[in-house]
Amino acid sequence: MLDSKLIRETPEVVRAAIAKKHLEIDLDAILAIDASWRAQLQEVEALRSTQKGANSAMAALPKGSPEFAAKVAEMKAVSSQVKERDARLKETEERFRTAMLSVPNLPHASVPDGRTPEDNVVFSLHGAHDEPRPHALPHWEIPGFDRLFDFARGAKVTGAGFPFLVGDGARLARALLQFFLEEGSKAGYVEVSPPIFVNAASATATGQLPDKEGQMYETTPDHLYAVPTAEVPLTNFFRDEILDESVLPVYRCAYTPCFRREAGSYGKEVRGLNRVHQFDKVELLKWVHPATSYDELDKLREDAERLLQKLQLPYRVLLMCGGDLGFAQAKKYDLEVWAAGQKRWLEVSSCSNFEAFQARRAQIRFRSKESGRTELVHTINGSGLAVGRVQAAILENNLESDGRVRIPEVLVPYFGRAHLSFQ
RNA sequence: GGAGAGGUGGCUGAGUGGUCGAUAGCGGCGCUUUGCUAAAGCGUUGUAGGGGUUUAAAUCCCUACCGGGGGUUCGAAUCCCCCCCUCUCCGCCA
Repeated sequence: MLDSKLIRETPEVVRAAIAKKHLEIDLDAILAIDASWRAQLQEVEALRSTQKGANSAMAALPKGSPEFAAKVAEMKAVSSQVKERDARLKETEERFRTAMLSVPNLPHASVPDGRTPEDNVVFSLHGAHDEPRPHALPHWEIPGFDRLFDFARGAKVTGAGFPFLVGDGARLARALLQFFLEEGSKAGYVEVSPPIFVNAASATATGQLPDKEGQMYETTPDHLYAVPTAEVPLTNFFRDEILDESVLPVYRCAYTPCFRREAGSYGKEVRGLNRVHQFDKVELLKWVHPATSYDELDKLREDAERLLQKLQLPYRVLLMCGGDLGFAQAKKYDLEVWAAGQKRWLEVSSCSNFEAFQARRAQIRFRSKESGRTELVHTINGSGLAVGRVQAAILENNLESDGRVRIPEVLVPYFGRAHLSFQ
């Protein structure tokens, strides 16, 4: 959510920023609702003030007196007016809130112009992704893959896109998680194990609701949502709190399984581990002082990149253009790992600065030492990393002539062996 | 799941229909006293929205907020209803 003052006072700035995201928002309609809200608010507040004044006067009067009775009669009219206008005011307020929730975050000045994924800028390129790998296969075609990643039985037990990980498949996932969390701790992120169901208020604060409702699994009868990413419970940790400035920046990391309905996905995009309904991920998250948020975003991106470097996987960093930025992001980098068998890039991390967009919805503030006032923090997050697709990349890039997969050196202590076997 | 007790400001804790945004204590901040520390005394102390003034801020005015939502009433922290959460006992259980 944006600051309503920003829209009120500099609508042209907001208009230009929204255009950069290639979205259509009727700002004039929002401004009109805002104007009528303020007019209604002043009316109601004036009536309330009258009520309060009368109340003080009545407190001093004897209860049975004619003056008292007269006041009661007089105030009855005011009371019914307040009720009626307050109801209208609340209605307007709700309309305004709904309209404001439809306004996207503004892209940062450093975000490149562009409309589609093709317009994203390749920010950096690492490793030799174009080096020939004669044994490479799409991971789902590797002999024995189905034994370690059992999609058929997962489909029987739950549904499509819920694979069982068996034997070395499960072992590789666990090794990666352990590695990611250890590296996160070393980089200063305090490990958190959050709830994996959240309520509607939390999902709204991080922006999943209302616009991405169909992407989450919802439970009955309690109406809790299975988290699509640890970002949701983690960001909400400090919801409705005022932090001491001295605790900033706060670094946290968390592993959770992530649940995504992925309605509408199809084809090659979703083969094998490319896109599943449940996958493991470690999320990195920061709450920072607004003045430092872009430096902190770069540092977080580097923390995520380091994981791919240590795993010795070829990858690239994309700087997302305005049109491919998410609704809530002010700036976003995607980390994409090279999958040598499929000969394509797979997104394994998305590192974003939300500025105050999430913090305003979630009311996460700090008390500024300088001004003594409360200010919204900036939130930054990114995967560090998504396990399923990193697994896919390891299987495809490290497949050897004997049909085994070489485990990256840094992972050997966690995995326990130097090779993964499909037997 | 059953029964009971609760939820008030940063914390503890008063307040059962009317000048209550709310007694008091602690903590925080400021000042005074003091060689320093400690202690004492005095003062101060939340959040949000709107308006006015201003280059802006501060100040000023108004309104809301006593877990959340609704109701009763001229008037609700206080009475009624629903929901959430915490604690105690019982039941169940990894």
